[in-house]
This record gives sequence, structure tokens and C-alpha cells, in this order.
Amino acid sequence: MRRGDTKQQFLLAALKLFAENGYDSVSVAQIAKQVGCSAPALYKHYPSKKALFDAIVEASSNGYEERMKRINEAIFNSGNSERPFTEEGQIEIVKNLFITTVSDEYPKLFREFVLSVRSKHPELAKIYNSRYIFSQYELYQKVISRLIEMGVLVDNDAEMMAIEYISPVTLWVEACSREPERKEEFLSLLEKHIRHFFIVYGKK
Amino acid sequence: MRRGDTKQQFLLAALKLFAENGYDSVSVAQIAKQVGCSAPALYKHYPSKKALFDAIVEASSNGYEERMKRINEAIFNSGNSERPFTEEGQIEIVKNLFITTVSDEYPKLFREFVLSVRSKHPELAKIYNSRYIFSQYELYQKVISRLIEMGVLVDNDAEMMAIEYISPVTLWVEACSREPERKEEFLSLLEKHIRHFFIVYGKK
DNA sequence: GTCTATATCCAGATAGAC
DNA sequence: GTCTATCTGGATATAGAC
Repeated sequence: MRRGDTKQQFLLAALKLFAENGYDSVSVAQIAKQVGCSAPALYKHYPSKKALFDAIVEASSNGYEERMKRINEAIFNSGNSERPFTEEGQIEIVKNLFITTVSDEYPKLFREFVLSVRSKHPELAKIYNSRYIFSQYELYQKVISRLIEMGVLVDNDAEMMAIEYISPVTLWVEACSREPERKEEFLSLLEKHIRHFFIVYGKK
Repeated sequence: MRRGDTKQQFLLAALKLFAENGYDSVSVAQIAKQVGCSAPALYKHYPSKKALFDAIVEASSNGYEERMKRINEAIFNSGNSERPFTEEGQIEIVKNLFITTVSDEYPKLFREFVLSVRSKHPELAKIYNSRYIFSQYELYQKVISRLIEMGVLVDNDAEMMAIEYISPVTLWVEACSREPERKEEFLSLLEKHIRHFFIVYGKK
């Protein structure tokens, strides 16, 4: 690990611990131990435990913006601009969304952090709904509108279709954070769901 | 408040506080203050903070069983046995499910308790998935199978239909715990969703 | 920038009077 | 069964040497 990264290491260690245990349950000493330092070292980088917390909130926001930009581009500006708007393309994209969201990386940790510490920062509750529920609806309403325009799906209420399409996936992401060992089960349910959706709404 | 209820009052106060703030963030003194006692009084009823926690877990389990029994009976053994299997009956039942689950009573508190303190009791994570996601799927798969048998809905994959039917509702219950002020918005979305579902799957 | 030692505070839990 | 007073441990945060 490079020198000068210590500040970032503290942030990552705290993110992990807060995400798993909440804010009050985690001591500064625990965070420092993860990094291989003693507690007072942390105070050279952050003036208080709360300041470290706030730094994570900010980082989570940046991480989210970037991630959404990448997802949007992957769907709407990909090299192969047809692929995302086929049944197989959608299965690939949504499975991918699921996997990166639940895998042991920043998106997962940020998501669980927001959930675990929301009582320490009331605004986080709204952030969770907005990011992980309603933004998804908006994104997939655009996807489904496009699928309707292209004649892949029948013309129907795109908002309601998006809700039925992506709500189960969002719910399985949450379920999978709680029971990661069931990941494969959720993935196969997810594929079954999308195929069913395309049968119901697909144009013959 | 009747004498002899003190033990129950401690449990209710702790349930509320743990549900909102998690386990470590709540002190025994806070719980006692809610009841109008000092902290040591609690130790006459529960040997430790952890024992109080365990008592809540147990009570939540009992509460859940009873609630599910009532919901099942309301659907399958109601006086008017046709009503639950019509579009209007379903709107009524699901709205009711939503309202009681998010309103300020035991079901709400138990649900939020399980979510907030799950890091203190790993089994609770599985309990949440089972109670609030997969049991719902099972229940509504039975409802939809019946609706298909009765010729109200077209014959299709009842499992996938149940998932599309109830997942958005479950998600809005969670969203509504975080933003209760949006309850009416979620309720009208819920009605729109059910009407859409009956349009898509309803027999002409 | 990191350590050891320490100040300060507050938590869970107990003792003993009433 | 409830109180006040208290014990004990562990938390955040600081002081000062290196």
C-alpha cells in the first residue's frame, strides 16, 4: 500500500465497519486496528469520528454519481446500440447491475452504509429511496419506453411496466445483502422474471 | 397504565428505541426514562440489556405468527368469500396490508426492529427475508392461483405473477418507513399498480 | 505521523436504603 | 420495586515523546 493513502485507508475501513455494524457500535480503535495503526493516528487525518463519518457520506455521493453515469452510458451509448434493447441484452445488463450492486466493492458498501447509519443522519433515508428505488424506476422507464418505440414490447403504461420490471430486482438486491449465500438462487429467479416479463409484454 | 405492566412497558419502550436507533445507540437509562423510571428499575425485570433484547426478538416472533394467521383468514376464510378475489377486493386488501405494516403499531415496530438491529443477531437477517419477502410471495402465489382458477386472471406462471404483483408493495413499505410523509403518494401508486396488473392479466 | 500514556466521560450493572 | 450512590470498563479525544 502506497504512503499517503492512510487517510483513504481509514475511510475504507470505517465504511466497511459502519456498513456492517452501524455507527455507535464501531469504535475508533477498531477502525484504526483494521488499518494497522493505533487510534490516535486517526485524529491526524480526521478531527473526530463524526468528521470521518461525514467524509464517507460525501464519498458515497460521488461514487453514486459516477456509477449512474457509467450505467446510463452502458445502456444508451454503448458501441453496440441495439444489444441493450433485446431480451438477452436486458438479462445481461440487469444481472450485471445485480452482481456489482451486491458484490464486495464500493457500491455494495455505500449502499449498506446508507442503510445502517441512517438514524445518525436523517437525510440518508431519503437518499436511499431516491438512489436505490426511484432513480431505478426513472432509468427503466426510459429503457422500456425505448423498447416500446422499437417495437420489441407492446405499447402500454411504461411507468407501471418499469415498476413491475425492476422492483423485484431491487428487493432481491436487499435480500442478497442479508443472505449473500443465496446469490445464485436470486440470479436465476431474476432471469426467470425477465423472461416472463418479455413473454407477457413482448410483441409476437 | 395498570400496575404489573411495567415489564411490558420496558419492552415496548425498548422496541421503539431499538427500532429507530439500533441497539448500541440506545442506553438503558433512555429506555427507563421513557417509562418514567430510573435505570436500575429495569434490572428488576430483565437481568441485562441483552435479555431485554432477546425478549423483544421472541415477542416479535409471536406477533408475526398471529398477524399472518389473521391475514390468511381474512383472505381465505372471510364471511364474503368472493370479495377478496375481485379487483376491488384486492385493492382493499393490499392497501390494508400496506397501511397496517407502516402505521405506528407493533407490526411496524417489529419490522423496523428486525432491520435496525440485525447486526446484533445474525439470524434476524434471514428472518427478515423470510417474513417480509418470501412469505409474501407464497401467500400471493396462492391468491393468484385462486384468481386463475376462478377465471378472473389468465392462466400464466403464478409464481412470477406473484413476484411482479407484490414486490413493488414490499418495496414501498420499506420506502414508507424511511419517508412516512409520502404515504399517500405510495398508496395511490399502489392502486395504480394493481389496476394495471388486472388490466394486463385480467380475462376480458 | 505514529506511538504510549492519560484525561474525561458515559455506559452497563450492582449495593443497599426505603 | 424503585430510588440514590457507586463500581468498573471502554469509549472519544488529547498530550507529548520520537
